[in-house]
Amino acid sequence: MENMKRTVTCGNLRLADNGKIVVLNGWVHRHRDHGGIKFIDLRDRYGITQIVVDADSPDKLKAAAQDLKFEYCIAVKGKVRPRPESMKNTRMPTGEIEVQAEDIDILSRCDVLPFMIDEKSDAREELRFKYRYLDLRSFSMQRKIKLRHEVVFAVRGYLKDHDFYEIETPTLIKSTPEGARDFLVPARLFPGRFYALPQSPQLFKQILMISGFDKYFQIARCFRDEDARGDRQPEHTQIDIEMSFVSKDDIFAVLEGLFCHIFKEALSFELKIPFKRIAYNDAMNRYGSDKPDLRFQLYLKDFNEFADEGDFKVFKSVLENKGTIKAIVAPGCGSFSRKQISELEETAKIYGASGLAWMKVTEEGLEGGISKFYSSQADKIKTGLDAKPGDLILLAGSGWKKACTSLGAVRIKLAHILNLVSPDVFEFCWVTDFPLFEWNEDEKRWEAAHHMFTMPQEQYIKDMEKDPGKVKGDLYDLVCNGVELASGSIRIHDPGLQRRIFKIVGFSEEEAQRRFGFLLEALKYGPPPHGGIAPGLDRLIMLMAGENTIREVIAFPKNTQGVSLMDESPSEVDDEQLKELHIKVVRE
RNA sequence: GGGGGCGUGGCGAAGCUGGUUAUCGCGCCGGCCUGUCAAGCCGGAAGCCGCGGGUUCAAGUCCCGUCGCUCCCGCCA
Repeated sequence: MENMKRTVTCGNLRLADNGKIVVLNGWVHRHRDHGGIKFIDLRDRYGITQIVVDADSPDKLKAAAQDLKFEYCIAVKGKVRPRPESMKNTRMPTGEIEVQAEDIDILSRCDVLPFMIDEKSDAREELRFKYRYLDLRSFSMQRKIKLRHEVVFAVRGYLKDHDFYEIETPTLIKSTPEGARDFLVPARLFPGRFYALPQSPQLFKQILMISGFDKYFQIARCFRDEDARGDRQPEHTQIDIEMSFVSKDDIFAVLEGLFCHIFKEALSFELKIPFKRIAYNDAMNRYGSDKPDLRFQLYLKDFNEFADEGDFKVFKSVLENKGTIKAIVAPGCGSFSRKQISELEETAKIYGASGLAWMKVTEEGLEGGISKFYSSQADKIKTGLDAKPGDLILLAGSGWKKACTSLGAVRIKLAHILNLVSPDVFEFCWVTDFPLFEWNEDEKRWEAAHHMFTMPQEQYIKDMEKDPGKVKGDLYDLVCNGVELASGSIRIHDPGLQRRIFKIVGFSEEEAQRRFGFLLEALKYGPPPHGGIAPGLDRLIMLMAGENTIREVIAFPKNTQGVSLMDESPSEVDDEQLKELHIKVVRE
């Protein structure tokens, strides 16, 4: 190897290097044998360089070249020369030159590949994950991993320049079973006791504020034992941030600056700041989602007034039950078939709507569907909903939230059908003023909508207990293109207020002590007002890379079952290991 | 926990209302070829159609079950 170590990479030779003797190390990406002459595309992380084995090469060299197969790892010594004018390849950066091989060393051989190493592998994900090391060799994966690296460095650079300290918090922590299910780790030295893997560094970062660290961040791995999705894995990475002596506007400003910097550094893309702000109620009412996709309009509209005056009994009874009727106008969709409409209805039903009513808009008035119940109000409805002849009005009536979200799903579906979603656009917005509590119908109690350490908005604090459902929190999400990118809040720093919150969510003093005692204790010692936010790194990279799953931007992801197909975790362990941990497996 | 989709040589797919020997592209093996860059041409090998059961004269195709993957609802403070 000593005299076959690379002197250049496969991406950096140019015409100016003409005549140089170089050594390249890399993988056989493609090889084309013309009998006399042979070409090898040699690949490394930096690019591809064409190697030529000339017809008049020594036999030993020709034999070595003959041997080469896909993905052999080789070293090539040779001379850089310009390609003949008509043979230049303008599609590759090194396309003006080639390296005339003088010596080829096979460093290692490669079995027949399970799939080709390609820009866009057509192998199914299952296989790509099993052979992730091969999958990661493709330029498209290398690009995404590089992007991730760039983003992480941009984050560190920006936050360091803004006086943040990067501080690590423990991975083995106390289980605080509220919210997501914890991953548990048995404690060998304490039979029957367990650590938990953090769902986020939440409590620790608050404690760091109490310690006076002022501005903290961490690229933190977070673990949640819940079902995975395209944008959810059992473990994911957050850019965890917390600050003292701030209001939400300060946090917004830091995040906007940070994201600007990230997009500029990693994508050379100028983000427009400040980001829009939308209150949770408005987001639900207009977009039918708390993570609205602002890349297209298609606003939801209120139909209560018309429903009240019309004769459609189903909607009347919705109103009597204090429900809401929402409408969406699908432009030019009056020609939709029954089938198309029923597909939209299926979408609404997935989100709990009992059905999707419709009316077609004509020059004369309204037609089809439930239009006969509204014939006398046709003009008023057309004006009120801003509907034009040829449009299709879709309606969902239900409880407010369900009506909004089910029609919100229809909105997204319509946008795709009508091709309204522009790619390469980043529409950011802050969603603010979330409710602090949500009623849990199953357990008949109030629970924290975000987490229990969120500050209620000032004006609600006094009478919080009277109607917890009305209380808005100092809570905010950062959303981009319909993806929830970050979630944060101003935290409670007053132990008394914290106790009132615990009480509303039905936590006894003892239970609060048992679970969060250390935080409550810490809050006694001069805690600063503080707040923070935690953007999800995987989702951010996913958006930046134009992917629709975070699995595409994680080097070694798990599948939707939480299984790592490459190392085959989770796996069974030896009885000996279990014994040491004082654990017995109960098989059902 | 629930619903939708998928599973066919190593890989990606086709295979209609059941009917000869399961098709195509890539890869693999052998041969030809001095300018390709997804090289080309000729020849060849390779399949228990995820698995189990059923219906039928006959099942890749229909039915039931099961496993795996995936999308979605629930869940995800």
